Amino acid sequence: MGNHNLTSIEQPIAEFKVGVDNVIFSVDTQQNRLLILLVKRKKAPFANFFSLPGTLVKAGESLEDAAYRILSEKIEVDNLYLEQLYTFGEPGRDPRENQDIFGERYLSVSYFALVRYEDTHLITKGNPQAVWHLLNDSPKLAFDHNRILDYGYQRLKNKLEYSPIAFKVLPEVFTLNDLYQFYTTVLGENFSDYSNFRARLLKLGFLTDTGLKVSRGAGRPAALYRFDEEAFAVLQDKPLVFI
Amino acid sequence: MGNHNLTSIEQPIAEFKVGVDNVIFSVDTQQNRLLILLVKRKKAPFANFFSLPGTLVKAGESLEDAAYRILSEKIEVDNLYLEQLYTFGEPGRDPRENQDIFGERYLSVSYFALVRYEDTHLITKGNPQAVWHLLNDSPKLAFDHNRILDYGYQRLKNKLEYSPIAFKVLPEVFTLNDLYQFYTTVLGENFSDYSNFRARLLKLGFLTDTGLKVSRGAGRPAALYRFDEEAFAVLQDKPLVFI
DNA sequence: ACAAAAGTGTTTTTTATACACCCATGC
DNA sequence: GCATGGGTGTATAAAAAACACTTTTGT
Repeated sequence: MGNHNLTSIEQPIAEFKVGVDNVIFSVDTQQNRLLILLVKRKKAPFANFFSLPGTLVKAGESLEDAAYRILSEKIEVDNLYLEQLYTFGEPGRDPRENQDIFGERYLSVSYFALVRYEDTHLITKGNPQAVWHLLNDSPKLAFDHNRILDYGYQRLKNKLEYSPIAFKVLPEVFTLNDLYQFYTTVLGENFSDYSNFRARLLKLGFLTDTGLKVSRGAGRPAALYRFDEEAFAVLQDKPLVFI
Repeated sequence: MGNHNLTSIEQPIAEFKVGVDNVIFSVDTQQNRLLILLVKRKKAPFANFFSLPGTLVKAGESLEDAAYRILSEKIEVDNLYLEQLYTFGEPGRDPRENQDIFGERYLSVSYFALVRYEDTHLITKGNPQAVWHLLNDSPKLAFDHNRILDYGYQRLKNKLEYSPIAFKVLPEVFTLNDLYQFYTTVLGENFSDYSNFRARLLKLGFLTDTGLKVSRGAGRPAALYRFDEEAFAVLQDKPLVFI
């Protein structure tokens, strides 16, 4: 009765509802804050707890479609990166499952997303409403969502090191310092020296100087760079390190 | 009607059966063959096609439990590595889904496994029976299983480069040449020079010389090494490269 | 003039790559 | 004694890491 190891042949096939839960990050480059999108639950279970934005998958809808649907219900955004994260499905992970052994199961396919902060508008109508929350100060979440969030943060850090997702989310043109601040905000202060970071990135050859400059208060104006898709495509397969 | 983009709010929540499909690799170190475990389907859909060994998740059973259950129904093995791979769930991926829009859906949570070849016995009773197949010569599989297999092979290659899964599957003691052959079989001939591979691995410091030697035909006897869990644990977090 | 921000260069250490060569055994 | 598989060493190139220094702006 509810025994996880009871897998004898006589057990019936389980019936599942499939939820998609999104771990949506953004980097506030103005204030160097790493943010996570959360919603406050109105209903039981876990009423008044924060949770990851999620939804149940509808008939005719793919998992990825469902992930994009949640996203578009909570925020408006043009620039983002999204990929599947992990699937959580042990019996008992959702209290809505019947105690009855024939009861339905709730499975969560989680998705990882990174969105451009400046570009994102929270949708205020609709319920529950989503809010940005500091990752460093994230609360106890509903269900097993803290575990999913941790998993997502690991993925974010890994992705940043060997794939160009930052450029999906930075403005069209950016300074090398913008890029460095972005990395620092996600990976922590001492992930790399600025000078070495800069040299490494420029040597890779897919950042092109636009010739434009931008001045931000005192100090020398910074050169604006652009991510060159074509130059990057050539390197696509080689193991890249952005560290 | 079966439109993937039909995600309007009126659609009902889909009902899912959840399948677990395993991509099970082994390396035949005697003959340097990379093998994949397949079963021949007896029933429609895809009768007489090979497929990955899979099962539907039962009531009270976790996804991982289901993955281990398939494994144990097809093979007996003591030494293995297993982890979740990816979840495939677009509508229409399984022909058993009703055309009816209210029909049930079939979702596949795939698992990746690496097992010790010499240690593995195929279970001959039971139906359908599993057989080892050369990865390089794998047939057209049922469902979307070729896609899952490709995904699994990518994972295998990546894992080998930065995590010590090979040692889960090699014998307790092994020669550095055994290890090198293992890597070569999976990654291809020219992944690295033997001498450099050897030097790199030994420098990492988690391979301890047992003092034992083994002689294989002509030539100098080879030193037998052992994987030292404790010495490895220290390096756990640092980015490792076994290339 | 000087602080602030951007950008360049140099030095040292470590790692990768490509080899050449020596060692121990069976036949 | 020589082929065979095992093992060591070296020389060069490339990359990582630390840090000093110059340039260009605003005030």
